[in-house]
Amino acid sequence: MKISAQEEYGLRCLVQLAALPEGGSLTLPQIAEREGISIANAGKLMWLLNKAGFVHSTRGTKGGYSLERPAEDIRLSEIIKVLDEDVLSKHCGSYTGVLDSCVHNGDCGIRPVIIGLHMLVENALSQITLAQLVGSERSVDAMFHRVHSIHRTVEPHGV
Amino acid sequence: MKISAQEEYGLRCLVQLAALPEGGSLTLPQIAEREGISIANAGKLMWLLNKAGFVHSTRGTKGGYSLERPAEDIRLSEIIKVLDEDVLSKHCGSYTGVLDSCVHNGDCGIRPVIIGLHMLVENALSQITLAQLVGSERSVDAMFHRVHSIHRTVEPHGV
DNA sequence: AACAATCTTGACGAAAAAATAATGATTTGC
DNA sequence: GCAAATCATTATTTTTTCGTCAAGATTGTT
Ligand code: FES
Ligand code: FES
Repeated sequence: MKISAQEEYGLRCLVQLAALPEGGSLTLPQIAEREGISIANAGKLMWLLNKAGFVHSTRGTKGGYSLERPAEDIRLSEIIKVLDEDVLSKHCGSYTGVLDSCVHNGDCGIRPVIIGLHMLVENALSQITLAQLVGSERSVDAMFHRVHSIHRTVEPHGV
Repeated sequence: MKISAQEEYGLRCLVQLAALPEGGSLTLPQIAEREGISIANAGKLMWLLNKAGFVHSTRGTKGGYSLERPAEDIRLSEIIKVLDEDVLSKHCGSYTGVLDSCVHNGDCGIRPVIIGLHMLVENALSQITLAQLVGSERSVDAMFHRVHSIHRTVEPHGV
């Protein structure tokens, strides 16, 4: 289970914008430099994020990208959903082996686990806003542990 | 965030073995047919699972694969860890853009989120055994919801 | 109007992942 | 001992994902 390059870099670009003072903006070359990626790559990522409505772009001299909404209002779950291209609903169609469709269609024990995991992850991410990622690693870590503690509350008996 | 083909098919092959009557075994062609994948592919997956100690293989006529340990003792977290090839520890080395290492080394707000998500997922998967995946979709779904309920118990205030 | 800075967008090439193929090794049954 | 059945291992090909390029469109400046 891993995060894709699009998710990772897209999220990072948004964090750069969120770290700016109120109303600030960055051009593609600036974003690319700050994230250590190519300008072309940053361009594609920002194009996606623009289409999805997270950022606002201005062309021409003095142009650039800025957040469309306050960073405090943007939840990570929304961002990942966009950068992830609906991987969940395509799950059964992706792993069909040499056949045309999942051999387990109709009665599959794995599907509920996949769906459950996605809900779990989405729920955790929905509790974190873009603004919260701007701080230093230490503070983000402490913040996540508050979310993380939710799984300590489960009774230890096997399910 | 998605599951890889290796994780998906590897897990499915193990479920097939777990569904067998006590002590039963399956040959590669049988596994391949039941999962709708090629024999070559099944062979590679079972080789991995054998190296990791989940299954026991017997060569020659009347050979095949069987579970090395009871399905009730094998937790999904163990399986995924093997099929996932330690994606977590390689995270920072994977997304380096055009540079040699993560631009955020030393103070990164995303890393704790990635690590936290992994812990969350691993914790959920550690509460599910292979044996529990054998039943019908409905029963597995109900079972997962008992695990899943852990995230409903979190206080809804923002973190 | 001409020019420079900037974003837009589809096509293309490179890299990584997945699947397949090929060859070898072990066991069983005769 | 030999042949058939089976797993083991590495190499090759195919597919998918990722990154780059190039031509275009828009805006601001002089
Ligand atoms: S994951 Fe699609 S039917 Fe099992
Ligand atoms: S993910 Fe590696 S430093 Fe941020």
